[in-house]
Amino acid sequence: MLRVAVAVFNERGYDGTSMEDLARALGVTKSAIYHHVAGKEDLLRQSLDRALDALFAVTEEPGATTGPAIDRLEYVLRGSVRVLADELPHVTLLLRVRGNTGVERQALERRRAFDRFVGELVREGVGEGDIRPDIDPVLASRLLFGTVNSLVEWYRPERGLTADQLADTLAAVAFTGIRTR
Amino acid sequence: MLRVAVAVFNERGYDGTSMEDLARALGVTKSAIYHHVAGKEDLLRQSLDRALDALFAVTEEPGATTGPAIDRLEYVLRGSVRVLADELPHVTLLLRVRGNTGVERQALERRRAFDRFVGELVREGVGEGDIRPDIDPVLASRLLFGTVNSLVEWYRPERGLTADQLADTLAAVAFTGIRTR
DNA sequence: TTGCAAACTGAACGAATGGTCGGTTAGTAA
DNA sequence: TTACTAACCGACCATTCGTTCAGTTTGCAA
Repeated sequence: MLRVAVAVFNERGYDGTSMEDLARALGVTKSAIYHHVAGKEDLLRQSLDRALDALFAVTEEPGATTGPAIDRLEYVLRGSVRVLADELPHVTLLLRVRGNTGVERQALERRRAFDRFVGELVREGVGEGDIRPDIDPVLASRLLFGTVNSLVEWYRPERGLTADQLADTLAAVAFTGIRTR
Repeated sequence: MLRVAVAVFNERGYDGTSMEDLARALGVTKSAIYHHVAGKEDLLRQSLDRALDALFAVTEEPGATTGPAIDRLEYVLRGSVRVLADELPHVTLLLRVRGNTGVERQALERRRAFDRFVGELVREGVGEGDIRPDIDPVLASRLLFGTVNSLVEWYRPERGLTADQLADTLAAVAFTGIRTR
């Protein structure tokens, strides 16, 4: 049910989706939906939490907390690509949230916390001499994760490209660009 | 008027914005808006056309049509960053369109044409030996312009970073990553 | 067969939506 | 002053929105 709902949200946008749209996609009446969830916003919250929980789980794994910053950064980047592939619909929805409701604002705040985590890694990477110092760390991390986040606009796992292959290419391209040489 | 409307669209999302919201932001009544434009969708169309016209203008400039593909690619990349900075609100709106209405679907079709133009440049760049052949051209162009498009999520010209500086950094990072060495 | 809970329906609710319309105001040229 | 027009207002319209609720169906354990 969450699966179908999020698929429709991503197709038409959350605000552009009516409960009638959801009911049609689910093959039931509007009222049936309320037997399972508290309402439209509840579906959104479940989806956003799932995406955010998965992303934060990456930042708590050993690979993200020990070792040189550049390695931790690459670990988080690869982990994010993995999460993005595993939870594609939920991450897609997360990246499109505008902050209209309380649920959305809370999700945006958690997203910002994740961005701060990444920004800190880049900063440390510069300090440890592994990242080009001529590029602003904030800018670098934004470009890096802007690229990652843009994946939701076109990446479809079912087309054959695995998350690992994608992460390899992305890491190769992006890190060659920002690493000191 | 278009300026204010698009600002509100970008803040709350197009579907999440009511005519009442627009009226409040403009300091007039709903009905006054209809004296100037045909309706909500008309405002959207004006904005999307403006962004798309500016992007296609870049592809028709000499820098985008003559010379080695790698140079043309860099020219289009820099031009896109310039357009993005000059027409930030309109480009932002364009990149968030979901295709719910006819206006939106038409805009998406033009966007795809732009993407095909870029994809072709990358393909030629590989053929001319200036772009790493070990990376799929389609993938490379998607990563490249995924990065460019992600700029709308955080770039604000008024914070001091000029479009040229941004384009320099972006070109440096991105092209070091994809260029043959 | 009965009993019961989960799943679901259809009709309706008040609120909000995009849009219309007859009339009023403000500015300006003759 | 008059005449005209662009700009605007307030009330209203039909429709759609998310949600509620009393009642019905379905599936299954006893």
